[in-house]
Amino acid sequence: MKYVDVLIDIADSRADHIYTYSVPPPVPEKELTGRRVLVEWGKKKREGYIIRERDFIEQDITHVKPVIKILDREPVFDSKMLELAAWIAQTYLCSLVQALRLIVPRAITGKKDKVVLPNVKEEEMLSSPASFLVNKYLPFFEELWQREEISLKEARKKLGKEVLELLAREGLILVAGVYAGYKPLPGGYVYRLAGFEVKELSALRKKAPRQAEVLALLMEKGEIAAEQLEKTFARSTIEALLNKGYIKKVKKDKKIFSAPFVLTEEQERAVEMIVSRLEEGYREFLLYGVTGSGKSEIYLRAAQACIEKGKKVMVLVPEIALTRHLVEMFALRIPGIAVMHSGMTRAERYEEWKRIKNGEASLVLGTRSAVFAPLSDLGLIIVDEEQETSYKQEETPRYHAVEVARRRAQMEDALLLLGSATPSLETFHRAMEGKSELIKLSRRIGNAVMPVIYIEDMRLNLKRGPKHNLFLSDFLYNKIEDNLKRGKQCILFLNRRGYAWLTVCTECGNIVLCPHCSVGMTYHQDIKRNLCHYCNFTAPVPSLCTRCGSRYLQQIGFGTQRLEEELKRLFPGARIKRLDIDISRKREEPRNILQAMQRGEIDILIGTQMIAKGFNFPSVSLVGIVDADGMLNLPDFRAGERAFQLIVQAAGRAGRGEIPGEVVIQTYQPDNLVINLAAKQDYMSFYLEEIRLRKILNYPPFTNILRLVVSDEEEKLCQAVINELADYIGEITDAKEERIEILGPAPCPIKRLRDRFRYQLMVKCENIMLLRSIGRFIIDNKERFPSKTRIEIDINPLMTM
DNA sequence: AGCACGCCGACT
DNA sequence: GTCGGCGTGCTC
Ligand SMILES: [Zn+2]
Ligand SMILES: [Zn+2]
Repeated sequence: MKYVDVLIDIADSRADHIYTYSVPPPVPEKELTGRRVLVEWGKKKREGYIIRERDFIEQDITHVKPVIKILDREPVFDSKMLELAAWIAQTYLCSLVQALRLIVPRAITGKKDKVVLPNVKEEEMLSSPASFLVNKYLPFFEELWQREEISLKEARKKLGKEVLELLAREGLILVAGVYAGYKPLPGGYVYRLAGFEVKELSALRKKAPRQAEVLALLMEKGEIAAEQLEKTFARSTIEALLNKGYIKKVKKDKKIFSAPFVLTEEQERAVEMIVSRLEEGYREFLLYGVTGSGKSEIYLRAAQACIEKGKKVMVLVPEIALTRHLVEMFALRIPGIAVMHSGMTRAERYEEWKRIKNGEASLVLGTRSAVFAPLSDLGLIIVDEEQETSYKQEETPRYHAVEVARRRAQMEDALLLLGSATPSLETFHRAMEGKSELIKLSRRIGNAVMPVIYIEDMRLNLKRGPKHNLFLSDFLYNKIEDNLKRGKQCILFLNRRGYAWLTVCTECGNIVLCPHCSVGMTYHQDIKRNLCHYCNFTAPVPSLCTRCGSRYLQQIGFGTQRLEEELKRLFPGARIKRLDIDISRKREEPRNILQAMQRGEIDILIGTQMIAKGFNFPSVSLVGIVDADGMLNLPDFRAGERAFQLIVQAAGRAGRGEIPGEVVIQTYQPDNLVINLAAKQDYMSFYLEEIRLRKILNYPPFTNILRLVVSDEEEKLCQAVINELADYIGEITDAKEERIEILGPAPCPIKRLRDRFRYQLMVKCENIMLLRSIGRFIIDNKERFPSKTRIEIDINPLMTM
């Protein structure tokens, strides 16, 4: 008898459930491990993952149930990916199921050969809460119990779609099917354009529209798999084109188009350093290069070299908006790239996943979750803008894609290439310690030169009495005016969306708060309402103060909307546009704005940090950072690092083309070290200063942090639970020799969020294993606390609001 | 995570 | 004497 260990697919954060089932004959010949199955678990039928095959069962097992149905024709994960899942579960304190769900796409659709199974036993039908339904359709159920399964088609004929859906919803029946597989394209032949002139196309459109269609398609895609083309077009159409010599059928070759760009000496050296280490086992590189130094071209060359050696490449980017730029660049020179990001529909992701699994993609490009792409034979993993916080998932499993990428590279003997203009302290520290090789690009490519950067003391602006308004210094005003006169473009950054900052009563100082969160509400001009930036609750601006009844409420501070309004008043002739999250929610608008910007149809672009990243506007010659202080005053030990990165990134938007750039940083603390180092673009000094502080204050990378957040609608309950957790951890601290530091318990910086109070506890300890075991213990003992009280556990958190 | 079993209070 | 609260233990 054949047996399998099945991991039951239920989201139990406390523990995994693995049980042995028998595989009734006929046992499939191919591998079972990694396939999904349907099993009866307890009273219910559930899906599970086969994680082991065996020919015997442990002696203490009395009953073994059979596998009801094997749901996959081939495995959806291999032993390496299972190992990776186990590592995720252990490292980030989640269950194996939660980790596997990252790796195996949830394909609700795409099941074939669907059948209906009974999900209630005959002898139990009377005790079922919906037994009247069983009685109502008794003949159907009797047949179902007897035959065990009925094809969905037949069942639909008997009862109709609606009734079946009802029965399924009530848990009386189960619709199961085999996950649709993916047909590989055999032979590996493709069609390409041959001797064909574009000008012939219009003539052909009239005479032979189908042929023209094929040609247009080939012009767009470059090449099309033979199977696919032959399936969609008639044989005669294709043959006619072949006979005319317009197209050719060729074996899909691995030849890479030669790169048209000439590398600088620095780039050449960087590429050589990486490429020479391909196939030499795991190794990590940090490509540290200023904005505009041509990192993307190095990624591309390294990727090409890797693919030439027959290995696959993974490229991670921080956000969807940045995928487009790299996709365009890579797709031009590397055939068969796959794209995966969270903006795609589930079906699109699944299709792409199957292509990758099938070995049809030589390069996968995507955001955070693409780190789990089912690539085998990985030779190189590239992480662009490695310092970006979006690589960390802010819900369980709270993994960090850079760490996962490192782990995969180690498992696959591949190279890890991290790129950044402002590396995270952790990453740069690794390079300083010799854990990775530092590759430095210090010059911008082409004729672009580093911008000139000015720090403007806003205290003077305040003292003099602002000529224009509070948030625009004379200096920046004049620079903008000059810039407009010269017909150049300008970008203004303000990292605060909305119109103002807060609504305040001028008589008693009361601030209008969100009724669901402990944060002030922000007025938004477009909707003419106050908005909570944390829970998106909106409310009309109150006409009277809720505390003292005063009519004098004021909108204080300024956001991008107010900045836009004021600039339009100050520079009435200028073409001014704004781009922030609120704008980007409108469908076409962001793209239109970016394109208009590229074409020089916008004079002043106002935006939040989203325009600081990635976009390359060659004719921007002035960048204004309106409020550099706003970024510095966050309650997080990484605030300085974030501010430095953001200022440098923003400054990097200036002077990317031929035009030399200027940057104006407005601040009330012109002597602040972070601002001054950012102004000098002096990463090295910033690093040395910041790492010194981290060492003194005992923060990462010199220690690890376990963060516990307890949340509940009742504050008392929160406090009780967090105190109990603190007591428990205190006991461990006393018992251990190691240096363990406990910060808190204390309310989170945002004390209430979506009607839940939040309290946190930070445990600092160099020994990460100890932190994990503390976290694991808390998970194992969760039932000791009220179940409605949420306990979240994060190892090395990035956000601590 | 579900679900059944089982032991105590309140209510027909 | 019965209905129902949720603590405890089990799921191959
Ligand atoms: Zn008031
Ligand atoms: Zn809110």
